[in-house]
Amino acid sequence: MRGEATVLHADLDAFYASVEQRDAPALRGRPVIVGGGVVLAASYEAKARGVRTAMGGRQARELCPDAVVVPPRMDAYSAASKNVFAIFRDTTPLVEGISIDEAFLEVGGLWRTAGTPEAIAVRLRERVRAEVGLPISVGVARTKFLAKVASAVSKPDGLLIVEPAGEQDFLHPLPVERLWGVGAVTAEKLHRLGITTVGQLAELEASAAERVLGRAAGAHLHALARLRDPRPVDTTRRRGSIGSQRALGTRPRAPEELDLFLTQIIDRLGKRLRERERVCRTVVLRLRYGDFAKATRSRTVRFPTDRTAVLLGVARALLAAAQPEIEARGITLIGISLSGLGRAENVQPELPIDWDDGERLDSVLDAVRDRFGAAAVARATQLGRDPGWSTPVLPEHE
DNA sequence: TCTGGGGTCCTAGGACCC
DNA sequence: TCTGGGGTCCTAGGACCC
Repeated sequence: MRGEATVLHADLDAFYASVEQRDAPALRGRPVIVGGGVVLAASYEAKARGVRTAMGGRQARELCPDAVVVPPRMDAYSAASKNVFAIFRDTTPLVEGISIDEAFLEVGGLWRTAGTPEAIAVRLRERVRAEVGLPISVGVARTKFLAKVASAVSKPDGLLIVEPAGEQDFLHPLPVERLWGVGAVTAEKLHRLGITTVGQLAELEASAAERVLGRAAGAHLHALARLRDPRPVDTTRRRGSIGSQRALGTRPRAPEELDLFLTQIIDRLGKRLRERERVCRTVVLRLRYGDFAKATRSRTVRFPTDRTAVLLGVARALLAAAQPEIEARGITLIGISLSGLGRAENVQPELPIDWDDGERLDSVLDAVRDRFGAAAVARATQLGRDPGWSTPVLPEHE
């Protein structure tokens, strides 16, 4: 084993529920459930009674009738998250955010100024408790994966350091479900082979793991089981997609009603794109039918955009195409996800063409190019100034 | 288990190009 | 006329995570 344990995985405990208990002293020490129809978060008092995240609200109340159920306050969680991440970044510049409530921190190289990784982790936990009022668990190890497992094992409100010499003794007895990337389906596949612990997976040949689990997942999980995880803490990661969705219940929905939901969702996403100065190329319509089977329908436009009218035009075209299927099967969820995100600075903010539909824009520009050539398209759209975007727009041989 | 909302990554087939 | 391999992009689906 090479290297030292310099990666921290910091993970807030029962995050939403802890914020509620922090803000309402009457909730402290009591079982708290955040969410209504579905459990978004449960305090440790509620978890002790069997309540789990993503559990149906009714079942949760049966398990824990005296729980206090509170609606989510996303703004409060978002503000708390910002405060905690400020402490992360004050600890080290090398922070990789994973979600609203967890991050990796690389603290190698801080020894002279901040002390050992353990000392840094102890201080980090104290600061989050004192300055934000929340419990946080920290795992420290040589790799991101081991640090993540360590923080999970240490919960609640814990600190666990896995020294390089002790990695195998720590990891191999754990159930395969502890591996990051093993869910219900993968666990079942492994169980059928008689594999229940990480150590048993590590004994397998890599090729056998790939046969059973697929090439990428098999190789990845097998490497993790053998203590190999070369991924460095990556501070440059950016969102690849943004989305919004709405559950609809089971009653029938008229097309006009679906169009209204779609418009609201697109409006929200368009604002988020522009706030973050991003543009997108692919619009994905997410559907869940009456039988709860899921489907996606997507369309990629040639020109990155953040215009609500364009996004809505594309989304409406996708929904219209799916309408017969929806009428036949019913619909219980509608959503949109925008992917192929890029920086808005690479695109001129206002296109001098009046358009309300991404498909129409593409066909207009195709017609312009056929008639007047590629240079005219570049002029007409004011695109093409940035080489990154001009490449797909203007084929070289034209 | 009668079911949220926000994401990531991988697979696989077809179109298209060289 | 038939045949080969490799690469990229798009679409759809699926597993998984918090």
